[in-house]
Amino acid sequence: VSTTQTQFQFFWKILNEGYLYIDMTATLKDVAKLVGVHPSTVSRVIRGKENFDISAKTRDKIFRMVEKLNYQPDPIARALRLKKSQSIGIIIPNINSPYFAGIAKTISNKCDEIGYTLFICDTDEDQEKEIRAVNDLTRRGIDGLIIAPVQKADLHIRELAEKKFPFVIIDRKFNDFETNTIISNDLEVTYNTVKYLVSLGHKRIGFICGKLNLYPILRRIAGYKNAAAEFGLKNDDLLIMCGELSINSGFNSAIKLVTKTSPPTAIIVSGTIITDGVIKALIKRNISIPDNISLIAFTDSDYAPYLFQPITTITHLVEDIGLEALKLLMEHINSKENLAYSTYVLKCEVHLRKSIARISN
Amino acid sequence: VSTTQTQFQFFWKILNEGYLYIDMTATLKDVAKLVGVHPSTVSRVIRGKENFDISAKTRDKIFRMVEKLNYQPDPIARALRLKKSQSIGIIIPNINSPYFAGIAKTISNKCDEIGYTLFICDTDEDQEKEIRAVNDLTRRGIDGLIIAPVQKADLHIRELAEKKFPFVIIDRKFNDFETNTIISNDLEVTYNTVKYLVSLGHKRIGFICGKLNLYPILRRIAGYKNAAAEFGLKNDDLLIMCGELSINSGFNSAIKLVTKTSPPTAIIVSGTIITDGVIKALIKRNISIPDNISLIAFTDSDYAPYLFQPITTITHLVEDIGLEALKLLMEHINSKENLAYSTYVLKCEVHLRKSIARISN
DNA sequence: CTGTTAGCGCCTTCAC
DNA sequence: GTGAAGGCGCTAACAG
Repeated sequence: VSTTQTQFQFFWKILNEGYLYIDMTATLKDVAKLVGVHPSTVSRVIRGKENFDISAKTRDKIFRMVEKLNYQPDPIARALRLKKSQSIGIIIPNINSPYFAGIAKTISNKCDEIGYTLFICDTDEDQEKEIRAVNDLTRRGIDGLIIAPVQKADLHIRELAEKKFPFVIIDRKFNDFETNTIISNDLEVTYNTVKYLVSLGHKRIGFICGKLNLYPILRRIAGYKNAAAEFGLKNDDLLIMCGELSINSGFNSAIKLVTKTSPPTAIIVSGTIITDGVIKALIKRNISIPDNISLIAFTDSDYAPYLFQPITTITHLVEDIGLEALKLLMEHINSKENLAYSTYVLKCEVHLRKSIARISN
Repeated sequence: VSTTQTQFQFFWKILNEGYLYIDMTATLKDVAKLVGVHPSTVSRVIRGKENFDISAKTRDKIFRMVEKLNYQPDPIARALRLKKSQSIGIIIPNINSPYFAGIAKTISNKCDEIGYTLFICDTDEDQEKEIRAVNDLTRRGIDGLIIAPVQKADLHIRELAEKKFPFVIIDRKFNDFETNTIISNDLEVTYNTVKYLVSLGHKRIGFICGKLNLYPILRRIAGYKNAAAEFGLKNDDLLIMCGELSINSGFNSAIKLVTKTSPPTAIIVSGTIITDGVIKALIKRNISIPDNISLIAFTDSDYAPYLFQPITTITHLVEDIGLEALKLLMEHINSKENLAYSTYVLKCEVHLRKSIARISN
């Protein structure tokens, strides 16, 4: 007596008794036997394509039995057969960041709407974990992938491209090969920020960030440097402080900056956690915002207005990024031909608050 | 010519030419044919159990070929066969909360260490999504589940228990059936907080929270009410404000409280986002902390010290919660017998900052 | 219109 | 020590 037969007999018994044990998972075979048709017929009815031409009578019988047994197709068996799973993955470097969490949440909600399962993976800014996650998810049969990659390696991404696996890159643009890409205008917005600060009279402008493993940060620094060069700011390199992704790192960077013999009159901070550290340092040193120093921060967190001094922030269109990424991914998943890759550049938003002052020379 | 044969021939060709196309995924069959053994032999070697007794010679040949072809067992086929997948899921109501994100991150890192894949699902505090997520994940063959459930329904959880599926509940204790459970001492810590405020002379203490769909919040309210009853606080019910999980909701709740004819002299706030809203309201009304009102907040975010007034906070042992949950889950996944369920109660931490003042009567 | 057959890639008896 | 056979649950060609 095989397992399946036992299972079937169990169903049979309970059906005769009028009970229905909905938790026991029925298979195609079970449904087929109880209805008295071949499993493939049930399969056809389940999939419900028009051109299968099943008679209304048997179709109805099958549907009723499907409902009775609470039959649901086994996604694993289906994935093994079809190499399709109605699921996608997103790999982000830090689930604790409101930016990445917001993107993941947006995509998660939309996936739920369209009947896809989303698997979220956090790589903790670790390149090795990212590679493992890509490998693991693809081997587990996801249909597509959204990745916000960390900086160093790109071989695993390149492989995805070579295999024509559908994927979308968030927050990073590769130079030497094409991908679907969603980025923000970090360079431009940073450039404009410096320009704005210069227009207020600032000549020494600091820049504090975490690790250099994320593309947007490099772009911000590029924007900063472009502006510095154009507007003749001196010592710009010495005013750029990079460290780790931690409060302490932000704290230390800020302390170093403000204890210089010629400290900056304004600081641009990159990242939520770093901002916490910078503010901690300013409080500690009794440096008031914006009287003693102007501050503007890249952060997508909600609390910036309620800090001990409301901070002017640069934020991302988090929801749009998520939606665009998913839309693009779905187009590539659903297209048979080799769809051309696309790149979207979304704008950052600046929220002016009273953390920036004019400098009187 | 079947697909598999073609694939094999391709390998054969490239191997003869000395090339190795590592991206093409090899199967057991491929390895077997190239080595000249039966697939089942390869399978045995791969799984590497002692009692298989494969000769060292063939084992070595197989290992070499496995490496050469970069063979990795297909997790989907394996899952179909074994009903085991070396993966687990975590379902959380809000990935945007530092509390849940922190738990997920801790578990994610640990899973990576022990060779399990973690799938994170965000339900957006939506009961229906939670049910779908539970169903979806289990059907996709995860070996175990960690859930921080929202409040209303519990049938889907009960089903897991009845099926003896390994799972751990975070942040909720069911009354009428047993589960593995990790909770914090929210009731006690809230009780003690009120007691502390009373000891400082406070007699009207407000409580502001988001939705009532999370167990810890109900426990906090219970602790609040216990203390209110014990210490003879009046009108406690009228000082409890619940709403939505949004800044606006916190804002409105706070405005309502402080514009009462007898406003509270202290407020306990539950949740990060709600706290943002409350502080926004206090700023708007020019109510200073702690001179005009004392504030203490449940939040696991990092920024509380840097708010316009540093806030006394109650935080969770986020890392411990994650690690305990995973450890417990793994014990249940790996045990053959019916392991007894466990419940762990972890303590909250109170971080005193200058947001609380003594009341002079 | 529906049944039969043949796998997807793997593991697990049962043989020899 | 290893091979052969069967099947996890499903779908896709091919019949009829």
